[in-house]
Amino acid sequence: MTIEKPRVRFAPSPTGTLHIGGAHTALFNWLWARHTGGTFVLRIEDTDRERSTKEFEQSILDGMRWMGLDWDEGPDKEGSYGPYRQSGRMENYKKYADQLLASGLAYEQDGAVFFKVPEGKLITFDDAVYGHIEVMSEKASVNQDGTIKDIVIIKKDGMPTYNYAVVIDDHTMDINTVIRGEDHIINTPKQILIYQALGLEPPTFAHLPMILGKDKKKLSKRHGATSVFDYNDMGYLPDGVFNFLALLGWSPRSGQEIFSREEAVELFELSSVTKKPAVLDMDKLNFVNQEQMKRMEPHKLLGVIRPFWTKMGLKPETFSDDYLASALHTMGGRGQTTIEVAEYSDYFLSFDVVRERYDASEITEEKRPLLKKFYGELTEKCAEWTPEAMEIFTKEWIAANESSMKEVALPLRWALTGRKVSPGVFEVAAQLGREECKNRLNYYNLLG
RNA sequence: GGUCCCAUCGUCCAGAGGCCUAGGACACCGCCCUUUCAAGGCGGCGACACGGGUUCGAAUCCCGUUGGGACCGCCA
Repeated sequence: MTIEKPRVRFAPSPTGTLHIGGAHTALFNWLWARHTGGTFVLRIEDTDRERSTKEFEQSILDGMRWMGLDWDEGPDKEGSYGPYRQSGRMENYKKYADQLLASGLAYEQDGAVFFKVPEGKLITFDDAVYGHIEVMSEKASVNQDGTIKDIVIIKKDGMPTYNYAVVIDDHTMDINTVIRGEDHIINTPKQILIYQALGLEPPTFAHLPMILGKDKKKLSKRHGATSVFDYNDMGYLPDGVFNFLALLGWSPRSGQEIFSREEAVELFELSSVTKKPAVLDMDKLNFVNQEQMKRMEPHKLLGVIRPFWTKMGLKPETFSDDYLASALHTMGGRGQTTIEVAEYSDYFLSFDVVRERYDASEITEEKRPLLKKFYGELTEKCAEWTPEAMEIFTKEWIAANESSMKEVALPLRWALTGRKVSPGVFEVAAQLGREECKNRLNYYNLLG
């Protein structure tokens, strides 16, 4: 038996945007294709004429690109198995339906074509994740009252149904590995019945555990974000979402939890996917997202933070990229989302935001003379405007003037940033530059 | 109701009969560093759902119970 390279597919229906569950499925398909050197096919399942729209299709494609999931064949990238939209593959559905009709395994009724579900056949398959599964054919498709329900394969409007179209498409597109959500495990026997009726070999199935909300129910709009773009707006990086999603239902043998796309591709194994449904934990997403930002080169991070600064009303375009990247570097990993990073670093781009926060009562009048003296000397006499030099200068000064680091550094942070929390105050001062520091201190009458 | 699936800390994962007095991560709590923490370091809390087997030995295998999930559309 020859081992053929996997041809996998992600087959969304354009009746909504790419949500987290879909992104998870797409991600695992992509990971497996890239890990094995196989092919990743994107197929649009637009047989629902009522609800499918071009806009949704576009947003799904955009969502996948945002996640960094590229496909080898798809609606916008024709390969030798096209078309890549089901609406363009009607002859296939007709051809195989005719074959079923001719062999008496299907029949027409009320303008639709039904596949006759046989009785007494044991349907089995070996799921790459869930293992051996078997169901009796008469249980594969039933009515609410438990009686056998023949499967509609061609709807009255002439369009194929899901369970039928997948079979025909997966077969005609040479898909040999079907990776999809666990909610489809129950559909698999029906599909296998159709494969068998047509005398076709079913592909390997690999079902992925569901992603549940905090309430342990299947993810839905109730759980907040739907589209992956909502995650972007909430401050999450593609790398963060990618990394986080990869950890739902899978983990590398090494136990490594923070990894790049390349590392994930290298480490991924379908055989180590878990079966238990996973609850989506935003705390963990926050953590992973933060770790991914920490690993980003500052100029690259700048690219994702910039729009958030702009959205806050700041004007990053008035600063050089080097200054801004350096400011982000100074932040030292503070902030879990791009929104937080943008907010926590606002004082590097504007003194106005500092003035809005500044509360004069924080600096008592008795302390003012001492502070004025110190800040005046620091800004004039500290030879080099670097964190190291400032720290040495300050330590010597407080020793000579019987003051303390706390006494002088806290008000300095307050005047410079309008915040009680920030990176090391001398690093902030160095980043702001000597002149800007003098301006801010002078504004508050803190320069002697 | 029926069918299918699942079952280790609150959450995500390790664990494929002895290495487990069950390991890591997030969260939480505490301590330390320090000019502050939203950064960094250290530590703590915390789970094999239950009951039967099998075995010298079970978190790991089998059965049952319970719990949870998914699906039962001419939606996908």
